[in-house]
Amino acid sequence: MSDDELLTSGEFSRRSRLSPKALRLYEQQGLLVPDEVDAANRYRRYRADRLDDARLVVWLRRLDMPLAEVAAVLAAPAAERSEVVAAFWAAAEERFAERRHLAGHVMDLVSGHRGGYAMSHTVLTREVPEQLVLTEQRHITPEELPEWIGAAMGRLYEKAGGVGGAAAPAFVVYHGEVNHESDGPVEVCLPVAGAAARGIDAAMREEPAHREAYVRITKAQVAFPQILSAFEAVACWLKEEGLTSSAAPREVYFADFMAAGPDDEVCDVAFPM
Amino acid sequence: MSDDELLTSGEFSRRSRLSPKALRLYEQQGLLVPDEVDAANRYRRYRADRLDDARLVVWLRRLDMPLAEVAAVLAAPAAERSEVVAAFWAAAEERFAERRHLAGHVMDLVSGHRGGYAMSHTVLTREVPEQLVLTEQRHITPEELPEWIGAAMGRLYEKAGGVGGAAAPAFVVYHGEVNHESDGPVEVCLPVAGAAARGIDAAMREEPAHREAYVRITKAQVAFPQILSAFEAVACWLKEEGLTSSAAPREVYFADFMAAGPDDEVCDVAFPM
DNA sequence: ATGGGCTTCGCCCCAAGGGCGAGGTCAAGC
DNA sequence: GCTTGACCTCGCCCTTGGGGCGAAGCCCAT
Repeated sequence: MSDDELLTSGEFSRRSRLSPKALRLYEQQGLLVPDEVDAANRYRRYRADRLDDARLVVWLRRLDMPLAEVAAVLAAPAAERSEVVAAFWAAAEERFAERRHLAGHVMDLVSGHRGGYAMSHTVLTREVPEQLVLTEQRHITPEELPEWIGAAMGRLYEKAGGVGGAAAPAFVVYHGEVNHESDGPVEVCLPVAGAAARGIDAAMREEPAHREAYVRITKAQVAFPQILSAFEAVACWLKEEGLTSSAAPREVYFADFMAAGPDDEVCDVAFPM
Repeated sequence: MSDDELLTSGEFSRRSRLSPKALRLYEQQGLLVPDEVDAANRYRRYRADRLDDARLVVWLRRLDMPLAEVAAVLAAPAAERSEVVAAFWAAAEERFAERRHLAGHVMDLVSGHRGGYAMSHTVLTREVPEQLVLTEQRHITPEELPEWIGAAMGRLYEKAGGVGGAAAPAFVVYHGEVNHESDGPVEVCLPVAGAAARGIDAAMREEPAHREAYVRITKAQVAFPQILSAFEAVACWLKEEGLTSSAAPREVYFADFMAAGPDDEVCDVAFPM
């Protein structure tokens, strides 16, 4: 049990169940540094009491912890190690929960083969009157988009509560290219009754009256990138009719998005013309 | 909306949100093959109705589905796609559950810093009488080991039920090197009362009486590779005492492993001497 | 001194692309 | 007709965490 007994790399490898190759890698990464390296030979030797660390590495790698984080665990004092591991695992759980969410979505998608390009979107048109809208605008990446829209709508509805509530469904205007990297500015708008709203402390603008072409889609079809096919359907229809878009395309959310099921219609994808 | 409209690779890339690099890779892998390749140019063109497939690939890759499996999904008729995806996701859930199990284990390990090399195992000795044992033996890899031991013990306990039940705790003998790749034969033994057992249809042998040195470990310490430190402790003790092992080392399971908590003592690691 | 086993190093490989640079191409403006 | 900018392809090297193979060098026992 003498701790200062030096093991050859092979012995250490067998007893830790780490491959010699892995041990060499870990030395390179500063993770498990041998306690002695023969200057002539480059033969490495490890003290037997490093076996504990080595075996911990085996466990952590089985959890797919990156080597850099494993190194951090080994470097931490024993008392803090469990916190580091717990934090890593909590993050892993979170990532997996997100993936699970996605998976449900994908299974919906493929099982119903809804929302595809081949799907026949029915394009309708309607008149939209002039509206006074509370507004919030941002440059944003596609990943953050859904969350931000939800949050921004929450804020606008709250402000609207003080002036008589929403006068019409909220909508999201894509000033940047939708097909493109989508970091072009995105604007969330909530129509309010004009009379009460004057003088409230909130960004506000007039949305001009217009005619718009739109398709109605379900909650399942709202997600990226499937929603692009709805935009395409309307854009195609405009082209076939020889019409042009007069303003940025938008999504009109006329139903309670949170409460809707995947097959409930929640949104119109609309192009002013 | 004409399906035969050919898009340039860049257009297809933007509208599917797949990078040009990814599209080239997918062509190479036979996953998304362009509908036309200019022989002189090598310029690729895709039909617009392949956008659906491309967008599905985006989703599946977000789930970390390997490209080969993505290809299988695309190749499957639409009706079977959801089954393939569901099967993939079920497998992913299973893998994660296993990882979660491991994680709990590791957190136990680091928080209590139990089971390490530095831990003071108390080595004791005892006399073991001659025993008649039901036995089952196999070559096996470390990964399959725990499961197989559980299953083999179940079978032996069932057989023992017919001849008066177990006469002593079951044990597992490692005829191969424990440190080594552990595919050396492993034997599960269950002692039974001699009188009733003659003539039963089961592999059986006499385990000779011996004296053995052992350390007692908890359920948490049973797992690989921590358990190796228990083996080492006993081997070290034998060496220090100037004794030698007379037979293969073993684990004696004297408690209900399934019902035990991580800190309950369940097992003796023993070396006959 | 010689064989067998142990170690080291170096190179190539995996997935699934990202990044960069060189060079060929296309369409539009002049 | 020419140039310019945008677009496209290809090729090389990079990532993570090693596995596999082969050439050398090294250690120990006979």
